[in-house]
Amino acid sequence: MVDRILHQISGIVTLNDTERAAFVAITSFRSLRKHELLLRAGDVCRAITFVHSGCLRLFYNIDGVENTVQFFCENAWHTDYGSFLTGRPSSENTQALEACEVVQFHRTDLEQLYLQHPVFERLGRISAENAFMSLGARNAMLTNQTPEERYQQLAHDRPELLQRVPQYHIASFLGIKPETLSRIRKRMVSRV
Amino acid sequence: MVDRILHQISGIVTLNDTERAAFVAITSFRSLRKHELLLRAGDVCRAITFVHSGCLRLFYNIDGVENTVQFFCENAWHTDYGSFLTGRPSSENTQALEACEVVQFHRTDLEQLYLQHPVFERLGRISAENAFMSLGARNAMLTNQTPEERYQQLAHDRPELLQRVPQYHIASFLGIKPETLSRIRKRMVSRV
DNA sequence: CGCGACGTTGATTTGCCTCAACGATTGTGG
DNA sequence: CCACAATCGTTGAGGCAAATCAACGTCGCG
Repeated sequence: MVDRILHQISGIVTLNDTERAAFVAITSFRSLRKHELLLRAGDVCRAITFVHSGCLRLFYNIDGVENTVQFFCENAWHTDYGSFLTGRPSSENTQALEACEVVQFHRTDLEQLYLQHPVFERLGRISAENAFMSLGARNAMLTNQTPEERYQQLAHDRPELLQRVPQYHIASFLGIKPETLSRIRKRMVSRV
Repeated sequence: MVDRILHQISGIVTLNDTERAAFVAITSFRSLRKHELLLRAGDVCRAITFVHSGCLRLFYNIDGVENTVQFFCENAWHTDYGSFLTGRPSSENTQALEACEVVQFHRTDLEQLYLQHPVFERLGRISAENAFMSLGARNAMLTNQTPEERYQQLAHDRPELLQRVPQYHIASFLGIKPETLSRIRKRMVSRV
């Protein structure tokens, strides 16, 4: 189960046997039932999570309204940096949309790893840089594109998401209401 | 001039004399006139920039419309990670809103630094993590708050910005039109 | 079967944008 | 030093896209 992670990492940094062993030693596994919360607003996020199977949804709860910000499917990494790094309570929620198998890395273990093997500092740097870039891409999408353009881009970039995630979560992710997404889809088919 | 940078860094990592010397050795200085572009869309971003004095504005140009995304004032760090890391042309513009003094670190030099002194990997990791967090904060602001709430939060978080930056850039940063910001401000004073 | 969750559709409202005009201020050239 | 233009913020009128409110059909499931 760790093999997929190691394989993914091998595209970023090269680990020797000692480093690989130290890395594997701090993994911990967890299963999530459908709808179960991996992280609840108010709790402190103490781990970085690798999604082995299933799909997670990250959202804010604002006065009872859920604003979905991101989906994490197979091979994606999740954490709330803001809480993870500062130790402050998270304002985000993360929920399993399906039954999930995840691998977790706890903060205290990771800090040891950083100190003992600088190669993980490099991995952490590049990972954070990549996370920053994808967040920037989402930002650009939200500020520069119309709802319809956003939907089309999502359909192009992650078509499988539209199959496995309820439409009202997609709408929230796109920053619109379910009714509006329904109308956008209707407009699009009638225009083919 | 490098002292301010070293001081800021000292809050993140501790450098020994060798490391400090290596760091200082790769700095380069640059002055920007008001309205001058530090980075132009289409160019490759080859450096990380520290703002010693003045103020920069980061924006997208979409069909002639400028969408302002961020302001960088004294002691702030700027780069386009997307371009800097991949070597691809940037889609962002960065403009000096005032006469600026900046310190730059070029990619090739930084890569050497990373290889020679692991402490800079750590610095890079933490910097990227911080950048991610502030971008996440902006994201949350845009998705969870109304225009008026966004303006109030900005006025609370960075009041000096409202003094030194034209209002139409503030409006763009908040994701609204100048006329709308003007009306929001009017509503707010009449409600005191 | 009956209930709840989900997507769709219609009617209406609303908040922001667009377009336009107008002062105030700043800067510039004669 | 003043006339003039350009820039910027404000205000008003009107339009429009998405939100809101409401109702309904379908599907899956206890």
